[in-house]
Amino acid sequence: MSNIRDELKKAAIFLFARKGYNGTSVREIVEKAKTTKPCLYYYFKSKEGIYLSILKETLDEFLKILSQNFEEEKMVSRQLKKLCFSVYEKFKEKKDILRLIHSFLYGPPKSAPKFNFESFHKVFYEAIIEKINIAIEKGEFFDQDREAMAFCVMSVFNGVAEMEIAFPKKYDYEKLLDKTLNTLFEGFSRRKK
Amino acid sequence: MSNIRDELKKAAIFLFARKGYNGTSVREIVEKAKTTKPCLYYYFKSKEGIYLSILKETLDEFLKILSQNFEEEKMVSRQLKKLCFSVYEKFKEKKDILRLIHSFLYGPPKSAPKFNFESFHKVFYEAIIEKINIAIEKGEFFDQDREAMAFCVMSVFNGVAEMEIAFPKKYDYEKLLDKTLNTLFEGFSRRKK
DNA sequence: GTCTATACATCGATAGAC
DNA sequence: GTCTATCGATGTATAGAC
Repeated sequence: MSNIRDELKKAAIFLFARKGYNGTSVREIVEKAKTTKPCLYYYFKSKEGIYLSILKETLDEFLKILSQNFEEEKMVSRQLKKLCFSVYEKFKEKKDILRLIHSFLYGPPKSAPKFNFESFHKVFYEAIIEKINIAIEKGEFFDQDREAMAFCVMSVFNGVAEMEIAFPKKYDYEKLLDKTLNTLFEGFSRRKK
Repeated sequence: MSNIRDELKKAAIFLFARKGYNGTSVREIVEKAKTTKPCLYYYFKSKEGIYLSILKETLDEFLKILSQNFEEEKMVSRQLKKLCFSVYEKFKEKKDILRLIHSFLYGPPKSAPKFNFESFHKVFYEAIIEKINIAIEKGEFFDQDREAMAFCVMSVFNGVAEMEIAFPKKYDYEKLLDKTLNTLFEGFSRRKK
C-alpha cells in the first residue's frame, strides 16, 4: 500500500477544506505531502481526480451510517436522536471533508468539479421520514405534515453542524444538538395538558 | 453616477456567486461588464475591493430588515413568522449574493478575503430571541430553553434557504417555510389536550 | 514510482497614451 | 475616466532521466 498516496490525500483534504478547490494549488498539496507534482499526477491523474476521489470515499462512509436502523432503542424519538448523533459523530471525525461537501452543496456551483451529492440528502431525509412514520403509527408523535417534520429535523441537524463549522468553540454543540431536538419534539406553543 | 461601476458590480456578483472568489478572474468580470481591467482597478482598487464592497452593501440591507419589530401583528408567533418571511423575501431578491455569503460563512475559511459577518448571525439570533421572550411572557409559548428555541427557528430558516440554493425548483419554498415554522411551534410529540 | 526541469496558459495588477 | 499593451508571478500539467 502506497504511503505517498495517503499523504497526498491527507494534505489535499486539509488544504481544500481551508482554501477551497480553486484556492488550493497542486504545488501546495505536494509540498505539504513532502513529494513532487508528477507523483500526484501519477496517482490521481489530475487535480480534479484527487478532489473527486476524496468526496467519493466520504459519501460512502456516510451512506453506511444511514443504513443502520437503531432499533436497539425502544422509543422511536430516541432512535431518531441516535440517527442524528451517529451522523454527527462522523461529522466531527470528518469535519474538514464535511466543510468541503457543504461548500460544494450550497456554495458557488461552479467553484469545484461536479459530483452528485443529492443522494446523501435524499438518503438522510428518507431515513428520518421512516422513523417519523413509525412514531406516528405508534402514537408517539401526533399526525401532521410529515414532510415538514422531517425537514425540521434535517434543518436542526444542519444548523448545529454549520454553527460548529462557522464558530468552532462558541458552544457545546453536542449538548446543543440534544437540546434543540428536544425542543423540536416538544414544540413551542403552550397547550392544555 | 457611474454606469460602468454598476455594471462591474453586477457582473462580479453574477460570477462570484457561480464560480466563487478564486474561480472568478478579473478578466471575466470586465468582459461581462463590457469594459476593461483598468476600469475595475480605478473604481475598486483591486479584486478584493470589489468583493468586499458587494458584501458590505448586502449586510447593511439585511441589518435594516432585522431592525423592524413587526408589532402590527398581535400574536408574537405571527411577528416571528413575519420576521422570517421578511428576511426570506430579501433572500429571494439577493439570491446570488446570499449564496456568496453562505459559502463565505460555512465554506473554506481562506477561500475568499476576510469579512466580518458574525454580526448578521448575532443580530438575527437576537431578533428571534426577543420575540421568544415576549411570547413566553405573554404565555403564548411555554417556558423552556430559549437558546434552543431560537436556534430551532434560525436552523429551519437556514434549512429552507439552503434547499432553495441547492435544489432551486424542487419545492414551493415559501410554503415549506410556512409549514416548517408551524410544525416547530406545534411540536412533534402527542400530548393530552 | 519518483524525481528535475520546463512548457505554456492565465492570473492580478499597472504604465502610460488619450 | 477609459483605453492598449504588457509586466512578473503563479497556475496545471508533462517530458524524460533514473
